[in-house]
Amino acid sequence: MKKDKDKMTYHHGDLKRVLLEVAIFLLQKEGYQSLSLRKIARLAGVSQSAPYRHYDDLEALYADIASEGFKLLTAKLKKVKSRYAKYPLLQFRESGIAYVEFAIKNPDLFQIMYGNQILSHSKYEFLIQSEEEAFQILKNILLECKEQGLIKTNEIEQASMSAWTMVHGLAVLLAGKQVMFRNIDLKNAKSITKEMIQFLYTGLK
Amino acid sequence: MKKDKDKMTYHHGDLKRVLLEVAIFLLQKEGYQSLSLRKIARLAGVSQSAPYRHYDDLEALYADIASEGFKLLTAKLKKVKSRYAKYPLLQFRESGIAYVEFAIKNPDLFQIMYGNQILSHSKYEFLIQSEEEAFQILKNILLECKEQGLIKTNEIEQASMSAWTMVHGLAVLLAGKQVMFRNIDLKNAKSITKEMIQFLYTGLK
DNA sequence: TGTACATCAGTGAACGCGCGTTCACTGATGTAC
DNA sequence: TGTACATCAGTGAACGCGCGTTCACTGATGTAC
Repeated sequence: MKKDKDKMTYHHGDLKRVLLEVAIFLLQKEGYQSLSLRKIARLAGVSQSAPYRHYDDLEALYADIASEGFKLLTAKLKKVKSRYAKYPLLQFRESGIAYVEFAIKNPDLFQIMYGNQILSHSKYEFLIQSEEEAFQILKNILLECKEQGLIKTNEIEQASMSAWTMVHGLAVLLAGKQVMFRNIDLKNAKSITKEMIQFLYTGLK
Repeated sequence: MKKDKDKMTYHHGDLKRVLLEVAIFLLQKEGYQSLSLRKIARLAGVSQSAPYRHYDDLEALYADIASEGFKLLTAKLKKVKSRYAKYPLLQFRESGIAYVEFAIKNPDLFQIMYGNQILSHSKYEFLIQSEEEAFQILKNILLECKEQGLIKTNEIEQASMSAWTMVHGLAVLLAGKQVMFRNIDLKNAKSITKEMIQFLYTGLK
């Protein structure tokens, strides 16, 4: 049973992990437009063909990067949820803010997660799972709100879709730094998010 | 004063116009990822260097494509507005639907309009103007709603931002064909949009 | 414990490709007289 | 109306570049006896 663990410290170590981390670093530093397999390999300190031991092709690497992005997002949302463990309404508002914050801090990773870089999304089961795990947290928050009688909507599924959609729109527009929300800093972004969620909440009540 | 008109039928005719149309066609057909200056020139039937008579570089061409996208969107929104001339609330709902429809029908053009292809957005005054013209229509619709006492929000600016943000989130997610809204056709998209706008409206009232 | 072999992660040269951009040019159109 | 010249849109060869991917290989680690 130690086979897997040994694999981690095989030749290079855990190249797969390193590739992911380097990729995310490069996204921050140079943007998603100029990300390439060769660049990632170079910065990871291996030859350009080394990644092919771990991924069939570029798209498979991208899918893994996207999945990693959703995992990071999920972790962030979970942290918020447990911080306001007894106040689901605060969870609701703060998770929206956290989502927007994530997009602003990682705009290019966000682009990989939601852009059309990965043409055959459905091919990567692990990616879909990471996506759904993030969505599930939102659903749970709304479920708790409902249990405490804070919102009256019966269709939780639809309410959480509305919530995510709105917050996502905000995240995309803010992360894009274009159109409508020019020159808005993180602090401003947070207060706009709060206000918008307030609007939405009034609708759900 | 006919100088400008003559320019239109100079050598090739109106190459600038043709380049734009070919670009939009190629976006539909092959996606934004594989769009290139050479491809556009090829399909337009001119040499690869011809576009440089009209644009400084690739980014300038992209900016023009994006601007054209916003103009098409504006035209669509205007049509909706005048169709429901006396019913601002219907204008509100239907313009949201039109926006989503536009994104679904032109996902890759949408990506050029909102993605980060154009790094220095602010360099292109005409682009910013086209964007604001589209936004202005939404604002006008909400203003009419307010005048007729249909909504009570005092901050029209903020209300229209909320509206656009939500509808934009929906558009992005639907156009992406990924995450949350897999396998949703145009008809479903429309009814989801209606429901969401209903939520929002309740918040504005 | 030691040796022979199998496995497999990583190498580095090579492939063909399409890209953005430049530059000296060509040739059609417009203008002045 | 006709000719000489200027203007300018479009040409096509050339540049250097970085890309994804393949392939025969090397060399370190793991396994069987």
